[in-house]
Amino acid sequence: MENRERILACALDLFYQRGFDAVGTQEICQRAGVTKPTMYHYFGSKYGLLETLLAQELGGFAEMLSQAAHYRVSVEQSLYRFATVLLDCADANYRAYLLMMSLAYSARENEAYQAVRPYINKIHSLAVQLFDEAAPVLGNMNGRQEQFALGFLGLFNHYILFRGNQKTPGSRVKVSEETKRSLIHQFMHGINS
Amino acid sequence: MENRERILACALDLFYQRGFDAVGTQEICQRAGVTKPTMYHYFGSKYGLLETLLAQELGGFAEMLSQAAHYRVSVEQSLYRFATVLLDCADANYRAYLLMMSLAYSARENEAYQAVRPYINKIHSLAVQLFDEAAPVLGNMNGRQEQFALGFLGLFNHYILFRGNQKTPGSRVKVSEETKRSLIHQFMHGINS
DNA sequence: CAAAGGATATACCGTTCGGTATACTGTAGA
DNA sequence: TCTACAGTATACCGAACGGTATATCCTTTG
Repeated sequence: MENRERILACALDLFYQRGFDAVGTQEICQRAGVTKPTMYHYFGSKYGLLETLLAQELGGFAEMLSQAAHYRVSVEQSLYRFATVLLDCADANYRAYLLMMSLAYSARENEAYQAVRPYINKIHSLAVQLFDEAAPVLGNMNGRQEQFALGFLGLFNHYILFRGNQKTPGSRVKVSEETKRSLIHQFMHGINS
Repeated sequence: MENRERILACALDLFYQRGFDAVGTQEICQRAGVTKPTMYHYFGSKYGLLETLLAQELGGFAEMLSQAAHYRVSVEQSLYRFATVLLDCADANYRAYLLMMSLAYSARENEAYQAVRPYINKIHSLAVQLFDEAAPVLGNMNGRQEQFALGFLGLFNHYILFRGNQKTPGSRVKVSEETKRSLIHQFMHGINS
């Protein structure tokens, strides 16, 4: 029960750094200090390795998010709770989250994209659900829930993604409490303060 | 002067569909009806092919965008002009734009990411510049130009990206005039109508 | 016409790809 | 003690990878 975890850890490292297609199984195994049959014993295929990796790193994520995807008290508080879970998870497992995001934005016919699709769809549908529940309060949305969800996730994901790019590789990327509130305020009330 | 263009066209097709790393030079050449030395004669390397492709497809894009990245008349009109160029270019060359976006979101140490980096940085800095120029009108931004630019581009890019995913492969993806105005309104005034 | 040089093909390079047949461990249960 | 099985390694597979040495075409130019 040690090789298995080491393989997963090395795979996450390498996939995050250089991408799924750009990394070979040999390099993963070499860095993990095992041989290829060991990896294939546990995961069956390179794609299976990716699936297991995503399930392990992101499995609890969707669960936590689904609990936060309900309207409660006010729109602002609801969005704040949802965004908090989103950002906390992204912080807690930064590499896995960015791996997911990069795969989500990759070519649709790439097989690696298929692996993250369920997670992306889940997050998206939860965001839509939240706005659905907020519809009675927000007033005539006229089906703009989709657009709101897209905008909301786009704002935060884009922020997480590009903040990461600006930092030096080693530094821990953490979206501050102040930034979080500022982003939510921007989403809710626009840029005219 | 025909093989060269056909190679570029096939490369765009395949990179868009399956990603840079997942596509081999042999497949590109085969589909273009040429042999590998021909491709290497024109582009020198697989990476050189990508660079040439991006330069051809996105070269004029940054130029057009830079002309629109100035404050004029009002914030709303300025953002509208900027967004119009952004969306028109994304529409006019949908595959190239999504290729750029997917590479932009890919792993930072992937060599393909290096190829799109200048374009991404350019677009981002132009958006920041626009908000910089609007600072006197928008009031105390306190360095929030960065955040606004991120939010603006995040909203639109996310929208372009995920709209594309929902459509059937063949259908032309076009962000309508109405949607464009709605998105800008959302960005400027938030979700409280 | 001759020379030059861009464009293209044949055939091939060494390397790495994802994946596996086989056999050997070490340990747990009968 | 024998059996069974998960785990692991050696050695290997055919295919595809990115890239190239060499030679021939074809057009342009002197």
